[in-house]
Amino acid sequence: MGRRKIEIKMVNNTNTRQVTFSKRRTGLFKKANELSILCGSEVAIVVFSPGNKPYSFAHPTVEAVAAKFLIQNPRRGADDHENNSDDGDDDDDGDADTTALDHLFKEIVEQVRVEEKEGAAHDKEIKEVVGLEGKWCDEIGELSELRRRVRERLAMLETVESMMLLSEEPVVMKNTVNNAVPKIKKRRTIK
Amino acid sequence: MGRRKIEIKMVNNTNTRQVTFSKRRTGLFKKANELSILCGSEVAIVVFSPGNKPYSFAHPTVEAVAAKFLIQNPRRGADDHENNSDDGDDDDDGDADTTALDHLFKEIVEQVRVEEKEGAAHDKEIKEVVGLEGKWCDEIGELSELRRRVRERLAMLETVESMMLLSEEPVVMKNTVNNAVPKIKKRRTIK
DNA sequence: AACTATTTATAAGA
DNA sequence: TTCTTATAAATAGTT
Repeated sequence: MGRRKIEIKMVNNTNTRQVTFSKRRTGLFKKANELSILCGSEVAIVVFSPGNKPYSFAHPTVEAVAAKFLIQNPRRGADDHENNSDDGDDDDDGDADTTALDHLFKEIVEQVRVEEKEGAAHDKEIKEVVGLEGKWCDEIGELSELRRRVRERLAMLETVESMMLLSEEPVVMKNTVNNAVPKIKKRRTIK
Repeated sequence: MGRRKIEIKMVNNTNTRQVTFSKRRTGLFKKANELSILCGSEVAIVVFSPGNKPYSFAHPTVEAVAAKFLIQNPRRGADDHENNSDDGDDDDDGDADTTALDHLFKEIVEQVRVEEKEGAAHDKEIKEVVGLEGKWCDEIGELSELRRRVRERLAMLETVESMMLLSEEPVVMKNTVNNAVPKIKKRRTIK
């Protein structure tokens, strides 16, 4: 759709690639907006730029649409889902008992690990270059704080997941907040 | 882009709306695929049809992209994120200390409640119409089973979230599975 | 499911 | 970057 027809393959030139991304992201979000209005549909798009910055479009919100999607998908991959034109590289775990929510947790844990590594290295780099001036230090502090909180939360979620997997009988819990701790019915050693 | 220019507003005719959805979803996913190839970008799209069926496109997977997005967003709404053309109706909780992950949990809990209600009613309806023949009963059983599992898991997550919120000091946990239960430092009454 | 008259998106250039 | 415009691509209404 331009002066010339282009092949659909990775754009080599870095600058051209960024420009293409920018134009096409705008176009994609516009189409998504039109679809949601014309058809009254819920939509969520998340996309990372070549420079790895996140962009999103959603109606009503990314989290609401994601939640609805995640709890409706018993297992992804394997089965013949007539819908779901998912292009996913089918990260198949063999286990048929995996839900989309399980998968999300795995990916979050994985992603936190990746960013832990990159983040730690990056902080160090910045500190070496910048020294100890106020503003920068605050920003670095905030980043580290965020990572720390995410890591803590994920440690808890991993534990919960493990407890769920380890218990043979369903774990019954009250939905109220105070009397907190779930019981584990059986415990197995981890392979 | 057709025989006539159309206004961007809800399509009235139900059948036309479904056809429009089908055509435009195809177009949207094609665009997303091209973007991901041309720019090497990670993309995830989830969309619900007028009949509320979920469709998705992603590279590499919805879960991987969602995970990456969720852990990078400290709080959504309020702040000036130059990126993020999010159209979200800004479900703002006032509290500045909400992460995208927190928000997702809330939405999951909310969504499970909605589907509990709808699902229970739907099951009953089907049972009344169909009676007790084998195949149908199995399917109903599976649906209920899924809802039950999701509900249980969410009860646990709510509890964990509550514990996190209630503890003033960061909750420190080992990342190992066995010695499970986190301590709560201080407890407040829920408003 | 196909067909096309049109509208819309966009690649290259300024 | 933002705008312009020639051209490719998507699609609304029709069959």
